[in-house]
Amino acid sequence: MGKRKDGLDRKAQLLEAATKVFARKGYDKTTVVDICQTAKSNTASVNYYFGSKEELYAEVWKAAFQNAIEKYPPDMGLLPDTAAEDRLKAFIKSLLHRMLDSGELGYAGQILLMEMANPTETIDHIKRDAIDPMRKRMMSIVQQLLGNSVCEETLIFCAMSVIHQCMGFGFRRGKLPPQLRELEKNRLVDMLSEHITLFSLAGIAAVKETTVQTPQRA
Amino acid sequence: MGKRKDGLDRKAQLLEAATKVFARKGYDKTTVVDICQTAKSNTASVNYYFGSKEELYAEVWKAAFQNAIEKYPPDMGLLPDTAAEDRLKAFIKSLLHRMLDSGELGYAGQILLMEMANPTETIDHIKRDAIDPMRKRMMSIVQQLLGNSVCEETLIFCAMSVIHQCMGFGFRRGKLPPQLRELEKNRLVDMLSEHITLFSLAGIAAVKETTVQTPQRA
DNA sequence: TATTATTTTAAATAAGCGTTTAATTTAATT
DNA sequence: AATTAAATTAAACGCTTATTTAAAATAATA
Repeated sequence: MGKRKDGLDRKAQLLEAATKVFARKGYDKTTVVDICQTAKSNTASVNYYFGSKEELYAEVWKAAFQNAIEKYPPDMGLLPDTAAEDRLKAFIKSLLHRMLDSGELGYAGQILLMEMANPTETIDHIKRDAIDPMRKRMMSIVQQLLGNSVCEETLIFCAMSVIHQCMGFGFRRGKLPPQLRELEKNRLVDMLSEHITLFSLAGIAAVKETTVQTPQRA
Repeated sequence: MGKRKDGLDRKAQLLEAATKVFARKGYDKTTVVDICQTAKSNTASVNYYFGSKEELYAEVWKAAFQNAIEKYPPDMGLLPDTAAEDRLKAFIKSLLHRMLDSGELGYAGQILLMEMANPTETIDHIKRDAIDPMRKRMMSIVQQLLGNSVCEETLIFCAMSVIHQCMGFGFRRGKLPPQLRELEKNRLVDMLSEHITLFSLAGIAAVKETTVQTPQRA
């Protein structure tokens, strides 16, 4: 069984290169030649190690997301009995971190955005598995803030208002005005999460006051 | 000079077909074959009438946006001295209309979203011309709500919070839960604009109260 | 060292794409 | 009706892709 003379693992090399390129260009616009050049390997290596461009993409997605969630868990290490307000802030902050992180292993946010923009049907279930828990967590936080006598639609609307604010800044990163674009990432995440949390808590409170209370069963 | 025997204008046919296909698939994924088949014309017709796929796209973009703005003007016919709260609501409602309209001439929203996702550099200035006035309008509304002693970043953050909420629903249209997906479009727009306006006005008010007031010159 | 399994390579393959071409058809003009 | 200009067509071109192939190189095993 032939191993490389240098210590490098070609498969890992390819995965890393592919992550970088997919995050920057999205699935359609990246070519396997591009990936292989970045990985300094032959054009055939993608198919040799991963079977196809598509399967490589699936692995990139899984790995990137696992890394991002490990690095910035949605609860940010908070105890489950923490006040909903704080859990909301932690959720927002971790999502922003994942969105704006473009470091070694932090391409997940950009890949997610690329996926939202150009859905790749093949990894539908993979996406679902990764995103569903997050959506449920968000819903439960909002539920707690709104009280449990509020209708389903209101719940969804508020959850989406929060998430869309975070996602939006992911999309517009790089198109921000200079004074914000040049900020250090952690500083930017702090400012944004402060703003979005403040904005959203007030929004949710207003919705709670205004909504016609449609009691749910049990 | 040969004109068609039937009353149809091939160029208009192509423009319409292209609008439909571009809106559904985005620039990269639509093929000229696809467009020509939809328009029931020959593959060469795109280049004959428009020079290239790219020039056709530019025309599609301009026409779609012009139509959308005419149909749903950002001020919704409001007088300029209307209260900022009402102007905000009108802005939100018109943006949502443009986003969610998928009728004959209402593909602008989808094309805009596709553009945000996969920017086509060639039409950068066209986009700027179409979008800049809207952004300025949004900023001035938020300015009015926050008072003019608030710093630039706060202004931008609030404006983005509003716009991203609207855009988000554009992206997720079709992925909404059944009870919302099946709603008539006007009804959905009404519900969403009610929610986003309520949510955002409260958010902005909270930001206004909290922000350290950084006075601007003059 | 000889053999075997694995990895790497350059080149070929085949399909999809936007665009061009050159011939044909259609309509307007004289 | 004859001539000319415009529109339409089928086919081909040239380029970029992902993938395959088959040979060469490399490492492991006996």
